[in-house]
Amino acid sequence: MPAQKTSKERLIVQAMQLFRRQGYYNTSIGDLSKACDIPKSHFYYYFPDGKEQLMDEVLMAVRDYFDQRVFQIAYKTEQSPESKWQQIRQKLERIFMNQQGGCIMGLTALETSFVPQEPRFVPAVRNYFEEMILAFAVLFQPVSSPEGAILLAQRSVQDLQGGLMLMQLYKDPQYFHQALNRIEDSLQTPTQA
Amino acid sequence: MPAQKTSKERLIVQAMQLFRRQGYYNTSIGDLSKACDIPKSHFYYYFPDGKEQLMDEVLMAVRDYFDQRVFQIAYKTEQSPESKWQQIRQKLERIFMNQQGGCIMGLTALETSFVPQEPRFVPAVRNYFEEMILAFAVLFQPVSSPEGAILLAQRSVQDLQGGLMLMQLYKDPQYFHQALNRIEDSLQTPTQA
DNA sequence: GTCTATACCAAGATAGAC
DNA sequence: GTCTATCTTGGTATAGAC
Repeated sequence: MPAQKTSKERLIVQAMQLFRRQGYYNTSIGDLSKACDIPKSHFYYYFPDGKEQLMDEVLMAVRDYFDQRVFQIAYKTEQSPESKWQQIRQKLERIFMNQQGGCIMGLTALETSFVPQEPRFVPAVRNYFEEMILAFAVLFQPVSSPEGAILLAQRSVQDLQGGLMLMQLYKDPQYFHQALNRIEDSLQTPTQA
Repeated sequence: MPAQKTSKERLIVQAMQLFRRQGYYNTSIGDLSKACDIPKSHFYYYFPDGKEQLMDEVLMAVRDYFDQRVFQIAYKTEQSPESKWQQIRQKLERIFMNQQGGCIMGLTALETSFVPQEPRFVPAVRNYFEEMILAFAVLFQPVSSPEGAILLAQRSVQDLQGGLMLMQLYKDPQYFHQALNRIEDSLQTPTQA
């Protein structure tokens, strides 16, 4: 294994943590290279196109992780919706409780989706939320109409994202857990609409 | 009226818009002074303590506005909960639909609540969300127990904040409006818990 | 191919002019 | 009291050393 691969990986992992805690604009290449103990000029060896390329790769990595390790669970046809939800719930709890900061996708959405010059990161972030909504909608299929399932999924994602925001602000996981509990309740409640 | 008062006011209003669209860290004093057509060094005449003082005053202004013009409505004892909700709903729609960007409090929560050095802005942002939750809880009193009302209010705020996030990301107000609709529904549905 | 000294620029802030 | 020329720092990025 060449040294490059591992070091670039390390930069991406560290950058992910920094961006999640401090945001994209408030994290400098200096912060990152300090965290990785390399001179900051060396950063451009791995990322010739600079900070934006780094963020691209970070967002791709996060999106791919969630797609493959979390959202994919919703599509396992041989399992019951309840079991699939429990697995997804556990994944979400492990991810968001065992880390510092909040949701990098939520923060990036707010930080960058309205910058005049170039909303370069918007597609990856949109994709993340679309996949999350679709995965939740699959779980809601048994208790709702197809359109109702989408609405329930959207509500779930909004509740969850708001919960992550308040969890971070108050350093109190109750908001996040309550959102998870409410989603679990909705999964067991047939909808009229 | 001295020139100072009006110009400082103008700086705060402009800064509020810039922070809401681009975030705190991605908005420079240069951006602001360009928007206000003053040399950036003159900014420090109005705000000797720099950008942080500016943000302090922006957040205070936003919080005070919401307290006095929006949340206060919930405490007008002579009016019905339905009428109070309709007034609050209209206010929220006017505020968040007639502006560019999302919710400055939500963005500031995510951007700054985890910075290592100094979470200076956290108290004002927490205060904003506390007042919002309390105001909503008052509206839920008639259909729920006191503790249930708080939970419903927290859920409403989370749904709303998530909706504002997705509205900004997808440039589509449906997420925001659906959250408002769901809150309206909950206000008319007695709770068991 | 791997790494770093250095350049350049933009940001925040000050000292001091009017 | 009002305003601006200027300094300093720290950020991104490159040219070029090993």
